[in-house]
Amino acid sequence: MTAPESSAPKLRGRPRSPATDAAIIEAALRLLEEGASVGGLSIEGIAREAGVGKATVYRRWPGKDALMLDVLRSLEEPSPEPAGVSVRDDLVTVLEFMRRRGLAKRHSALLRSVITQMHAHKELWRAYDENVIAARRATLRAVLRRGRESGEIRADVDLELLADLFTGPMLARAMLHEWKELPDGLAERIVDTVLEGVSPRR
Amino acid sequence: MTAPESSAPKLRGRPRSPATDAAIIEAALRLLEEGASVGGLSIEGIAREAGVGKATVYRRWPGKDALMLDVLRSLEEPSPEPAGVSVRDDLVTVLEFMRRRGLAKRHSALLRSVITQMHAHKELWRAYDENVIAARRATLRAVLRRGRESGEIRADVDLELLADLFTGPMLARAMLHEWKELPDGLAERIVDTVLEGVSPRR
DNA sequence: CCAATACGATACGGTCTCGTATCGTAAGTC
DNA sequence: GACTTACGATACGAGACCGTATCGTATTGG
Repeated sequence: MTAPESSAPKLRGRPRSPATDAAIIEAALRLLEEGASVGGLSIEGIAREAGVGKATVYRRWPGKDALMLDVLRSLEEPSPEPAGVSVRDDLVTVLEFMRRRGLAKRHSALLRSVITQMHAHKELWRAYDENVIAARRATLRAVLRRGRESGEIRADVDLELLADLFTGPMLARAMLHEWKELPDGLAERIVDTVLEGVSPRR
Repeated sequence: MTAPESSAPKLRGRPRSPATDAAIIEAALRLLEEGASVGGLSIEGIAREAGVGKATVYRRWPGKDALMLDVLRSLEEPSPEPAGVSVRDDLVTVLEFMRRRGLAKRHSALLRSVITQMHAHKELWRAYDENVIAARRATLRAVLRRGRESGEIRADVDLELLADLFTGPMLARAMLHEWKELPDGLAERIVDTVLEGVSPRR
């Protein structure tokens, strides 16, 4: 789990350095950015990269899995609250948030790693799902539901499918093509095209 | 020069068993299906799983990367030739092909693994791209172009974006949610919804 | 029968990581 | 100053895998 000071820290000796916590997590992220997979990471390697003794890592986390959970949590970002003026703009807000995150190398690297190993480490996947995906999905669902009620979205479309229609293209690009394929304005284009449809209007 | 044996191999001695070739590749696929990552695979482990001596593997491939290339190639499937009657049906054909492939555990496992490690093993990624992705993309592009010419698809939409609008949702589901989320009829629903649009028709 | 090669098994030295333990030193509390 | 804990460094035995080599046996062609 995390390495929190409990509420009543009877601090006797030298306190643990928060900077060391951060340095370890930062080192793990750096290695992931450089192409390492979660499975390929080693405590030794992380400690080396962080310029830290191996025991210092083990003093904080029992093993790689627990450390990875905190690495995930370190990337938590508040999901944007859509303004609620038009469904179209709200959708753009959500997708634009995804786009910016996909542009961050550490995010896409982690996304790929976690996805690959979600079988081997169900716990890790659950954590990623809760920390990163769930909030976005909830926000998106709320927007879509509102759109259906307001008539901006057709009533006969499955909202679950709809969510994938909007997020799928962004996700696929972030995972397959990597940074460069997430240009400015991509969110708007996806939203408008899916809303409008591809067939010529009659 | 070199390679005197490559073109005209004199067949002395016991020939290599093609069944052993297959057993090794099959073992690698089995391990990947069970959740191993490409990086986590080991020649020793593959040989063990295949019931084969380690030297037998090294006799065929110089290392893991070369073996992986053949593992990829073993999954080659002829991309379906769309009938060409209507663009809508052709799109469904392409997406349905993707759906069926996503249902095959070994395909999605390999897809995830390769994506994760595409940085570490660019060569491997290139091979996957050529063997699995390129054909589908070419087919899809041809269909879309034809649709634009025939008027079934609006002329003002970027075909590159359009391709992602159709394939992205299928890919995202295959990678994130795993088998269960690729139900019958998904291809039709994606195609029809994207063609028709989500806004209510005026 | 003989020569040549494949094959499963096993052994080898080497490297890497594991998780634990033990140094001497640094940084806090009492 | 005494005590307690953190820290970087290092050592340790255990285990996995690397790539190569060498067994004895099996399977082919000559």
